[in-house]
Amino acid sequence: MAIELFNTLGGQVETLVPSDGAVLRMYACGPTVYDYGHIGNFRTFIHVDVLRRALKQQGVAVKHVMNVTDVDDKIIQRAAAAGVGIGVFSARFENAFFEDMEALGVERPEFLPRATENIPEMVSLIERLAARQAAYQAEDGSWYFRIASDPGYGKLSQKDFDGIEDGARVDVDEYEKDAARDFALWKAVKTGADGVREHAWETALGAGRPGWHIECSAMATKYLGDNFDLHAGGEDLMFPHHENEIAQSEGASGKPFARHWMHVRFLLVEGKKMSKSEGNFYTLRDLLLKGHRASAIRFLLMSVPYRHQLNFTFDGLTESTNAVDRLRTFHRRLKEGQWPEGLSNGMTGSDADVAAAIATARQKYDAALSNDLNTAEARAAIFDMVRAVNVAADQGTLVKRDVQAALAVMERFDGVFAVLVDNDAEITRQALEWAEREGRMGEASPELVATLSLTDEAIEALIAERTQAKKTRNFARADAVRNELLAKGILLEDSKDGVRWKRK
RNA sequence: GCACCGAUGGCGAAGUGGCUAACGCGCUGGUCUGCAAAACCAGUAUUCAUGGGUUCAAAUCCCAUUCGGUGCUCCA
Repeated sequence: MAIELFNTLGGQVETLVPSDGAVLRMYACGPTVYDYGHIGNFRTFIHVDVLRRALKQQGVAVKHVMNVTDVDDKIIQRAAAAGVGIGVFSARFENAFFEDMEALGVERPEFLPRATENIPEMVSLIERLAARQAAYQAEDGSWYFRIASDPGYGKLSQKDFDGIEDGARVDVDEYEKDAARDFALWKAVKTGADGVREHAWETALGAGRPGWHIECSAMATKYLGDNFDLHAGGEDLMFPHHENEIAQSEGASGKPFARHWMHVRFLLVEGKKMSKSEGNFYTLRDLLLKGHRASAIRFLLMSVPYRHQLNFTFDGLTESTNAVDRLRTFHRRLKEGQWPEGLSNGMTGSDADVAAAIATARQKYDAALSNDLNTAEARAAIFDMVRAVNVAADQGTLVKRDVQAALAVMERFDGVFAVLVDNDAEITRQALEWAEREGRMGEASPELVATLSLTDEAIEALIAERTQAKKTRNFARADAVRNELLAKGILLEDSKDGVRWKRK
């Protein structure tokens, strides 16, 4: 089953298949590493991850490139303010970014080129544009793309540029551009107000640094060729960033750039646009310090399909925590339980309803993801199966063959959702260590600190004490221990195989 | 201001012309348990922002209004 994906270019749902019949070549706009990533950033990266995992699961090999923008205005400014070079400054946030991505279970793309390591490729691209009269140098030495050279300009964002007044919002008097909408390919070096010369590269184009869009064109083409399968990013990048990438890439190569464009919608936080001024702006680390689990954050961010607006709320985070717990509990129940080969009541086969429910779940799960990555329907299919199999298990009609089938569906589900393996405590512990180093422990929730201060051994010692108390029917003491643990965020579960515990 | 997208139960959310409007969480009652937890069962929207229209049939199509979001400017 192939994946049907909405293509911004053309506005239609199309089958996404490798054009070379072998490997799907995709490029996703990556982070500009000037600060810690926020949940909006990660929603986009997680949905691109859903796509790549779903493709691989359906047998499509993937070559995925994601850039790291390690030079731009903000980086230059903030590095200067911090009194360090841009390399030192950006490396710090690049490392943090990849730690966060790993915490959220996002797979690493095959290639992660940095902008600053691909300057010659960008220069050569601009030179090719200049040779075709699609780029020109202005008086101050900066290079611009000539939009008039591209009759197809605007095809991605479907903009009617006749209706937009030049100068209404566009900075017309920025140097000597031929036309207001022409955008910078190469920015000539400037000297700041403090008299210090900004970071610059000496190149055939003159001393300067790359414009915003050129790096993506240069790196996408370098790794994937002039024409490739898919280009993805947040919805805000559609214009002008992606439009300009198309213009400059196609202007240089004379060939179509990416065939398929995927744009992930912005999220809302507590019903409003996320912004620092609204006080609803959260980085992943903010949430981890508040005691939210990485798995719940991933699950919430991916539960709403990428083309729909997600309302990220703290209630939603609780919901996701509980939902992930339910899936993990179910998964463990299947793996650890003892299941009969067949039914004892004369039937040798499995319970037909359960087997059918499992098969249906698998089929619906695949169909949902194939249908423009409908993660909401995919998870619904899994929960339907969870209920059906739990009922059978409770009724004693669940046999080994069905357990194995159900486990296979869970593994398939987790191949994309990636929430069943519990690394949450470890991730949170790392976040706390980071907060300690950064002097931000004040932001950590007290319950979280209490929970993680208890070692597994200490917890198990208390549980042993409770078990002993229960044996002597000293329930008051047993409950006291349980409540003490609960106060520190440890939940106990008695079962016939002993006591299980987990961190809340 | 112009353009585009959206509004579904207490919350999140799927469904885009025709079965009783998925699924998750929450809540209420029950089973189980020393009590819990986990799991299961039952209940929880006669109705899909509001008003009009098209149709045998609308949450789904059309128009208007209200509210939210995005782009036009750095932004995932």
